[in-house]
Amino acid sequence: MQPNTLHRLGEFIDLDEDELSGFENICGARARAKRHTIIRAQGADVESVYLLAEGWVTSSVVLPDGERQIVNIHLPGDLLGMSSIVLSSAAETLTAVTASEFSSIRLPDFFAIFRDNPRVATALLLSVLQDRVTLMDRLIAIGRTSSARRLSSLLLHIHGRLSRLRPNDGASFHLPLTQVDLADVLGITPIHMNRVIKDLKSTGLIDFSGNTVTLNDVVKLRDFSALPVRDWARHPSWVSAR
Amino acid sequence: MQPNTLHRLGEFIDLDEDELSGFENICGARARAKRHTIIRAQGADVESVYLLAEGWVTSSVVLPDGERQIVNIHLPGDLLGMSSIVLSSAAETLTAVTASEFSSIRLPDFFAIFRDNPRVATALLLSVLQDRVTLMDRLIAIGRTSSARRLSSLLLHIHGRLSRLRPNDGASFHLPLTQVDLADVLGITPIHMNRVIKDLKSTGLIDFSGNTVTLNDVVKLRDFSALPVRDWARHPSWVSAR
DNA sequence: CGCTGTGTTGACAGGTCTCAATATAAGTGG
DNA sequence: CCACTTATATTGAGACCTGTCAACACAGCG
Repeated sequence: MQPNTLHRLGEFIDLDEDELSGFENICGARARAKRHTIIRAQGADVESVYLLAEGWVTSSVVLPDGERQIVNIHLPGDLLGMSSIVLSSAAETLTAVTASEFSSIRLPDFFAIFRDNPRVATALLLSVLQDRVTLMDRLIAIGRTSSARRLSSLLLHIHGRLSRLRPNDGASFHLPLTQVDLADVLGITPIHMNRVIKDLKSTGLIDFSGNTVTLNDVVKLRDFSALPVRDWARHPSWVSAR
Repeated sequence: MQPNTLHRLGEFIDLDEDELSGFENICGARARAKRHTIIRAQGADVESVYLLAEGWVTSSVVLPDGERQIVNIHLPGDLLGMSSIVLSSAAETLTAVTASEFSSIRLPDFFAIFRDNPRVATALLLSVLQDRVTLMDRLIAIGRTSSARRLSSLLLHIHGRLSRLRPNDGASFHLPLTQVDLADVLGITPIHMNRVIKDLKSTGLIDFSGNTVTLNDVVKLRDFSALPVRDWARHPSWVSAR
C-alpha cells in the first residue's frame, strides 16, 4: 500500500486516481510521534489538519479543574484535528497513544480542494459527518447507559474499526489504552473502570487480560450495549458522478 | 428579512449575492410543523436535509429500552438532519418543540453545491464542524461535570445562540423546553432536573420561572459551568477568495 | 369536565466517586 | 544490570450524587 493512500475518503464515494492523487498531493511528508507525546496541544494555533498513517491517537480536552475527557480515538486513515478549524485555537489535544506516523495538511491546501476537486470535498464532508455520528453515539452512551454498557459499545466500536483495517483478525485485539484512558473516554473514574471491566469479564461477554481484549459473543455484547448499529450509506446515489 | 436568507452560512465566509442565491435556490418551499410534531423520525428514509426558518426543533435518539437522549437543540438558521446523510436511515428524530417553519433541501440538490459553488460548500463544511464542536462540548459536560454545571453550560449556550439571533435581548429569554426535555439533553432524570433547577436558582446565578430563564451573572455562571468558551474563527484567511 | 402532560416533593435504593492502601509493571538513571 | 521512581492495576470502605418509586398539585386541552 502506498504511503498516503491510507485514508477513508473512498468509504462513501468511489474516487478515481486523479482525485485520489489530488488529495495525496496536499499531504505533507510523514512525521513521527513517539508514544505518549503530544502532536498538537489544546490552545495551540491551528495551521493544519493531520492524516494519521500509523498508530493510535486520542483527541482529548482538559477542563480547568483538571478533568480530562477523551473525545475521540483515532486509528490509521483518520483525519485529526478537523473540528478546531473553526476555532481561533485548537480545542482538542492530539496525543499519540502508540508510536505514530502522520502527514500534515496545511489549511490553504486543504481548502483548495473545495475549489479544485469537488468530489473529494464531498467525501471530506461525508467523512466529517460520519465522525459526527460516532460522537453522537458516544454522547448517547454516556448520557443514557450504564458504565458497563458504555464499555461494551466502545469495545464494539473499536473492534469494528480494526476489522475494517484488518478484515482477517478475529474477535481478539490489542488495546493500547490504559484503564485511565478508557475511563476518560467513558466519563467515569479509573477505579470504577477497573471494577466495570471485572464485572463485564465475569459475565463472560469479554476477556480482558493485559492489553488484549476478546469479544466472546459479539451479538450478545451488541445487544447488551443497547446502542443502535449504524448502517453507513456507502456510495450513495445522490452524489454527482464525475 | 427575506425568507431563505436566514441561515448561518455567512458566519465563517463572506458569501456574495450569487453564492447566497445559489444556496437559496435549492431550498424548497416553506413547510410548517405544528408544536410537538415530528418532522422526520429516526429510521425514516433520508431524502433531504432541512433548513430551519422559524421555531425550536430538537434532534433526539430513542434507545431500545425507551431512554431518550436529545442530541441537539436547533434554532432558526440551523441545518437539520445533516448527519443522517451518511446513513441508510435517519439516526435522529427531528421534533418541533414550538410551531416551526422549515425548507427541505433534496440531497441531489444539496450535493450539486459542491460541484457548482465551492465556497458555499466550504461554508457548509465549516458549519458542520461548528456543530461538531458544540456536540463535543456537550459530551464533555455530560462526561465530566455535575448536573448543575451541565445545566449552566446549556443555558449559556442557548443564551449565546439567541443573542446572535436577537442581539438586543438581555439576559432573559423564553425557553420552550420542558424539564423532561432538559433532562433528556443533560442525561439525567426529570426528577433530578427539577431539583437541580431549584438548587441553581437558590445560588442566585439564575432565575427560572415558568418558561422564562434569566441569567443573573453570566460571568459567574460561565465560571461555574467550567466549560471552555469557544472563540470561533470568523472569516479565516485560509479560505480561498472567490 | 376528565384526561394527560408538567412540575414538585419525600423517602429510599443504587451506581459512582473519593480516599486509602497495596501489588505489579514499566521506565529511568546510575 | 540494578535500584529507584513512576505509571498502572487492584481492592476495600464509606460518602455522595443521581435514580427509582410514590404521591400530589396544577395547567392545558379535547
